[in-house]
Parts: sequence; structure tokens; C-alpha cells
Amino acid sequence: MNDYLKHIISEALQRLYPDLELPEVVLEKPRIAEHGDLATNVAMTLAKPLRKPPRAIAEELVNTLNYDAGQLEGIEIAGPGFINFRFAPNWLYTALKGALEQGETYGKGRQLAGKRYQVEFVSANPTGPLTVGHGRNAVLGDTVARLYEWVGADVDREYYFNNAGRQMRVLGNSVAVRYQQLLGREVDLPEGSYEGEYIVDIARTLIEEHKDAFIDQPDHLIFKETAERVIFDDISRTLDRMNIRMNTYFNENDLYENGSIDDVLKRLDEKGLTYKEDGALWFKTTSFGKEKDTVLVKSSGEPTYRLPDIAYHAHKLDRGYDVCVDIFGADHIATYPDVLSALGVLGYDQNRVDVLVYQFVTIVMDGKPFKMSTRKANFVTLDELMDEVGSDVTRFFFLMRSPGTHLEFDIAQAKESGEKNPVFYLQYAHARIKSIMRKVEETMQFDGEVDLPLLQHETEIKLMKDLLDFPHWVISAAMSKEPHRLINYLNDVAAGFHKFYHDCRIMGEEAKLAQARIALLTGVATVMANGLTILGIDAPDRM
RNA sequence: GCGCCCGUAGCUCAACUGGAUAGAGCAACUGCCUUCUAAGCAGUAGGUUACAGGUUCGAGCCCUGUCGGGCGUACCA
Repeated sequence: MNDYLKHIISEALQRLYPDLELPEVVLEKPRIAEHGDLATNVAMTLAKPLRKPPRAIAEELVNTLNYDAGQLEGIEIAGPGFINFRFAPNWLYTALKGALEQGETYGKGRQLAGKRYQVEFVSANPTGPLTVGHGRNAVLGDTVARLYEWVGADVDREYYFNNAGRQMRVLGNSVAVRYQQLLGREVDLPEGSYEGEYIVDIARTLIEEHKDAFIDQPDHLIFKETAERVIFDDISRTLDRMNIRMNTYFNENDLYENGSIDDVLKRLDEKGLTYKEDGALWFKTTSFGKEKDTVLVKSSGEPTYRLPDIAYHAHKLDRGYDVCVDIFGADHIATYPDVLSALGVLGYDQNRVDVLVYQFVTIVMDGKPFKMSTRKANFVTLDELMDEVGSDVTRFFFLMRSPGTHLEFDIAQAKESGEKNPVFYLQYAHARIKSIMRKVEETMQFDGEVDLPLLQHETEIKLMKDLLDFPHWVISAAMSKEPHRLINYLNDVAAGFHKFYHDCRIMGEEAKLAQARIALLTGVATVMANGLTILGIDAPDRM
């Protein structure tokens, strides 16, 4: 319908004003239902170049418009010069029928068909369990990946980690100290160690497996390696509970072993963009508008994290992805321009790297902001949260707000809210429909074709129109990387259904009407189920 | 100091990236269950979109400045 209108409008404009450079015709759904189904503002945008009042242009345009009366019921000029289009009811029924035929594929698009996408997210180093602080990253990344899949892309999910840095050494030592303590040695945990109880658990498993074999070798790699293994197991179990399955875990160390790091250094050097000073190797970021140059290799010979970051992105693009998407919090925003600059220098198309930056989550506990620290072990893990509220509520909570705004996560409220949490509003709509279906199946019999035009009630019309918007919102959420748009939409659909539930009945109605209504509800259930699937949230048949 | 993000109802947040009368959920108040799930529906109340200018047919959204908050600004990750 959208394309059809665009087409006839452009055509009319061409006939009216042959000399004019055609503007892009924008159609949008008016916020207010009385304003029709779709509206365009072309008349207003043309007011200036044509030096005519917008309403006059709109009138000329409407008069020359060639349209099929079977598709459009009415065209009006309103306000400062909007042209409002009203669809013929027939169009609505045909479209609904089409949606019903698609069933669980309804809403799938082909916008990114044939494209290979990679989404890199979570990427927490294995120093401790995932906390609610990681939750937003994990859920956003996975859901954006699902959205890309839904619009046709082939998507890989990747977890990038580093097990070689200072923090990991501290981790290994923390385990070693706990190990010694458990075996009766008087050793103090050094300042800055990991204090969490899980460290003691890891030490305990080491004792079970090896007794006191390593009591005099606190520097033995087994401490770090065991910790890493146990913690990674824990992390992937947590992700699994949240319906997140990674395709690959990429170790930063591979970039050193496969030569990517050296390769990047060499190629940057060939472009004359690096130099040595004070024993360190610098990247001339000033030539890209930054105030200072950036250190790539410290005077100690150790690279800064920026160098592997660059190499990692180059490596990802070399692996053949059309687009690589990073999900990260506002604190990492600074690295992004450097990586992009470097990739540009290395000859990559910078548009192949895309970033979703989300604002921080403020944890509120006992009514006060709560600063978490993995090291100091004052944190709430995602597992603990899911024990309380389940994974549906957890996912929903992180998705319901725009990534660009700060998210306040009140632990107490999330735990309390349980049943009255907004996610239940959506699930309830689905369960309620399924319940009706079960009842109807037992008591009513339908034969013959469904007669959709029997759906005439105001709330039925509204519902039908809402259902037909689903594909639009999937695309919108995917392309903007803003899953909350889909949530807002599903909320509207659920509200429309709940209203329908009160306005219209099925059991006790005349059979043909009941049959048509069941068809409509099938559509609603489909949209709710498909939408919740995209969000990684269960659509229960009963609650 | 400089850079990025944010500031919308008492609270938490929307507003499809410049459209028509700024909307939901909590919290408050009022109604609606002998009929398909009241985890619901209908209604009342709540706003100078932080402030001051500017751009244009039109601004919560764009530009400038001010105030307030967050994050950066490391030879830390």
C-alpha cells in the first residue's frame, strides 16, 4: 500500500510540475486515527520551491491523483497541508488474510537477506559471574541479533575475551590464596584481590581434584586456568538461562598467535601513521582530529587494549562479515573512533562496523544507587535475579527502555513486581486468546470459508490495522537497533486485544461472526507470539 | 578545561529521527465480574518537554548559549 501510494503521488507530481525535481515522498501513519491510515506532507515540503501555499498544492495534487477506488476510500486535505489517505475496508481484509496465511513467519523481512552479520557482545573477561550490570549488554546484543535474523540476515553471535591481562593474574592469585587458606596456611588476601565467595568455591574444587599438590606453588597456572574454566562454565550457563547462545568465543590471544597484531602494526607503519617516542609506539590519532596521539604499545613492550581492538575488528572483517556490530556501554565509546580511523587507514570500509552504545544501568537497592564491583564482590548476579523473577522478566526489563537513556533497575521493585510486571500484560494477552481458542474448540463448530468482512466493530478495525503494522515495526526496531520499539508496538496490540475482549464476544455469537473473530484472534496471537519470540521471551498458552 | 550522552506528569519511561491535540505504566481517586482468564476494561486528576534565544509552513527532536546529571578525556581494561 505504501509503495502504491508513493507511486501514484510521484506520478501525479510529475504530470503537474514536469520541471520540478521530484522530492522523496514520505508516507507515515498519523498519530491520530481520525487523520486516516497514511498521510503525506509533500505539499508542505513543496511549498517553498513552488512558492505556493501548501494547501493549494495539496488540492492540485489530489485533483490530478489517479487512484483505484477499490483500494482507497477517501483522500482529504487537512491541517496545514497534510494529505490523508483512508484505505478501503476491502484492502484491510485482504491484507489480514495474507498475514494469517504467513503464520509464524508473519513479520519476517528480506531487508538484509544474503548479508552476513556478526554481533559481538557480553565480552566480559572471565573474572567472575555475570552481574545485572552485564545484563543490558547481553540482552540487547542477543535481541539485536534476533532482529537481524528476522529481517533476513545470517547472524553470528560472538563473545570476545582476554585471559592474559593483569586482572586474570590477580584472579589466579586470589584463588591460590584461598586454596592455601583452606588448607590451613596463614596467608592474607592481598589488597585488590577478588573477594567473592565463588573464588573460595573454585579453590575447594581444586582441593577435591588435587588435594594439596599445589600448596607450595601459588604461581602455578592451574589456579588461573581452573578459575577461567569454572567461571566460563558459569557464564555460559547463565547466558543459556537467558536464551542466549553464542556461536563463538574469541580469545584475544589468538590475534597475537595468528599474526594479526603484527600485521596491523606493519600496515599502519607503512602508511606512516605510527612513530616511537619515550620507548612507546604511538598512533597518530591527531591526524584524525583527536587532541592527542594514542599509545599502541607501551614502553614495557605490552600493547594497550586499543591495538588488539583494531586487529580484532580487522580480523572480523577479513572473516567475511558484511557488517560487524559491537554492543557496548557508554564507558567504551572512546575506543570506537580510534578503531574506525585505523580500519579506514587499513583500507576497510568503515560502514562495515556498527556500534550500539547503551547508557549505563543504575542499580537501585534499598532506594539508593548501588555501585557494583566484581572485585569487591558486592554485586547482584544475573542468576540471582533470574532466581527471583525468571528470565522473561529479566530480558524484558533490559529491553523495555531505549538503549540511549539511562536505565534505572530497582532490584527490590523487580523482585516485588513479579506478577504485575509489564511483561505479563503481553503474555497475558497471548494466554487469554489461547484460552478462548480452547473453549471455542470444545463448544463450537465452523464450516465453510471465513467471512472476514463481518469484522466491522470499531475495536476490530483498530486491531486489524495494528496487526498489519507488525512488519514495519520489526524493520524499524532492527534498523535502529532499538528493540524497545517492538515492545511499545506489542503493548499497543495487547491493549487493543484486551479492549476487544470487553467489547466483543465470541461464544454465544452467531457462528459466522464467531468464526471471523477467531480468525482475527489467530492473527493477534500470531503477532504476539512472533513478537515475543524476537524478544526471546516465552509466549505461554496459559497463565 | 575539552569531548560524547542525557534532562518530558509525583516516580520510571514513550513519542517510529522535523509533523497535526506530547502518550503509557506505576502511585492517587471513581466505576465495571451469575456469560470466552479482573494478571483485564472504562473514566478522573496530573505538563511552560530544565532555562533563554534562533532556524521554518511546523521544534520535545535541528543550531547557539546557560544550568543540572552520567561517561570519557591513561604508557588501566
